[in-house]
Amino acid sequence: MSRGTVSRASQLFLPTLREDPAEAEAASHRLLLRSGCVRQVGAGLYAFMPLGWRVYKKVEQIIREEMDAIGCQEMLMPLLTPAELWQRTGRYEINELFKVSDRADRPFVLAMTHEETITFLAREISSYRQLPQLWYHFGLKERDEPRPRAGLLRVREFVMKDSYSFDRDQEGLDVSYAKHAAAYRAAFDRLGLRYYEVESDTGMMGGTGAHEYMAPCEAGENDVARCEACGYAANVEVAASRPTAPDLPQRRNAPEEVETPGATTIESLAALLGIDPRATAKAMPVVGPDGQLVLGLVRGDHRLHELKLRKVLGGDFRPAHPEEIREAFGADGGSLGPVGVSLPIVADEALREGWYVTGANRNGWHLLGVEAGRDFEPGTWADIREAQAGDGCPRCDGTLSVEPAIEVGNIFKLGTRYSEALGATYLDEAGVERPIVMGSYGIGPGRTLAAIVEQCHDDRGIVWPAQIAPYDVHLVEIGAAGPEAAELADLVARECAAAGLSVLLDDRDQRPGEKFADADLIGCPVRVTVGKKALEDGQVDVKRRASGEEARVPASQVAAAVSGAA
RNA sequence: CGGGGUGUGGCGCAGCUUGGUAGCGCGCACGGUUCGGGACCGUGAGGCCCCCGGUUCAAAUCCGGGCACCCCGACCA
Repeated sequence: MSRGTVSRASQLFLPTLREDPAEAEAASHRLLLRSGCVRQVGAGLYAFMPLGWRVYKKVEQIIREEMDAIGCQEMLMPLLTPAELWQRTGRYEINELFKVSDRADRPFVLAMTHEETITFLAREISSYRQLPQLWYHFGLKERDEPRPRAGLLRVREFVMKDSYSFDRDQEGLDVSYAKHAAAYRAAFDRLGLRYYEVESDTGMMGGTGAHEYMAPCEAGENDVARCEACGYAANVEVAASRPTAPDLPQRRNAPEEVETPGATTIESLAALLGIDPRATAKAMPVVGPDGQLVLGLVRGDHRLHELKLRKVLGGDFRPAHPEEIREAFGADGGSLGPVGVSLPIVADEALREGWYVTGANRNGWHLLGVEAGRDFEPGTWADIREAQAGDGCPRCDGTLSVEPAIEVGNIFKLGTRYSEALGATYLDEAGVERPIVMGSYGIGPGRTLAAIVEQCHDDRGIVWPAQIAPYDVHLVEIGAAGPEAAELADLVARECAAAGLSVLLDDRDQRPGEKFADADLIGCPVRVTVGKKALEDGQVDVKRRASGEEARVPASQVAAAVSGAA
């Protein structure tokens, strides 16, 4: 059993705030500031104050234990790294990278992640006999974020637990990847976090697989599509879905022009014609990576998903300018359609079947009954729409819901990109030199901590899961009850400590109301009150923060009552 | 990077339109009365009014230029 402790609030720095700081909107931001857990130093730069640091260390330790459990070896890498490593992997050009130089003007990089460094170190691996290897560290990361926000949820400097796997082949990587997935689930479960393991985008890093761990919360920055029935979950960036069936009008033998004055939005169009918005298609001209104009086509009620279209086009695109549109279509945005245009068309799968109202490429006019294949021919069919709530699950008969979530971890099959760039190779049994196959895996402990606050709070404060609470017991001593009450509180505190509990003894010279308010704010799982009543009958009040459940317990049995129920 | 907002004692804010000795609540210090859900009385400390420049007899207030922070969007290995 761990050694218990008694901390006297009168001697601690607990800068709780009575009012909400003006700059804080997100629940976790507000409560972490008010409870005195963190303070802001600059935009996206936070200090953990003593109370918050206690929690942080527990979060870190749980993650550490789960990494150790899969045989991952802890180490520590420097934050400051030579620019050359980044130049070699081609990541020196990333905008978010902090670049600095030393007194001799030699260029350095403040690491935003540690692939370069660890791969540099992995060059010491020389034989297949040394594989696989799993290494990790808790290391600072620096990112020149264009927009830090919501307290700890998006910051410019933070500690990340990042681990890296080194394997001889894809099969080995799959094993290392699965181990990490298991460790992450175990860690997040132990932390008391609600999360979804979702399929995610492999981005421009060209990996062969990736999952994100998403904690649902209001302040989340990502949207996760989920199916309650089968458990399917994916970032909307990659989520597949079955579109709802549109209410189509009578089929026509050929498109028919209809005058639609002023109807330049799907809403106004559907209202004017008295039709289902899902029976329309909207055309979005964009300029692709090669400078060519391309027409993106999605159903009227759908949203074009930029990332999906970017993948189809093979690079960045931008919406076409009004002049470009006018020149190519002879009409303006809001009246565009696929019929008769000579541009490449990328159409969303949802439009394969059926007939739709589209723009007529003539201001103030639309076409009824336009069918793909008959009236126009898309060069590419693809899923380019954003999955939306109410769509069908791609895996079962269920329905998708979409909710905001914050990414607290990810696992990523890197492949050989870094090992090839930096020359991390091994010799196989046949003496053939091969690049090490890598995976990278990250968890943000600080962001995870904030996500837990997002999920675990009420209108009075934080409700920490017991395993990461700053203290096991918040012992409130009612000062006005006199020296005997103080003595009794002290005794209870020592007995709890002897039983291995950490105790925050609020012996400050303050009124009971303030102490109770602070206890609610700080959110330890159990609050024990010792006052006049306790002197009368020897029983103290034990209150659970989460349930609000209250009981009177003999002073000598507090430790048992607390640890028993914990 | 685009749009919006805010900078006034430690915190939350008023004052700015219409220029004239810088205010309120909380907190803080001291004294007293209080004390099981953020008490009260008295006394007191604490402010380059974000910065630089301009206008003016006079600028927290008007004008110009910066900077910082927050929110929405873009971006996000």
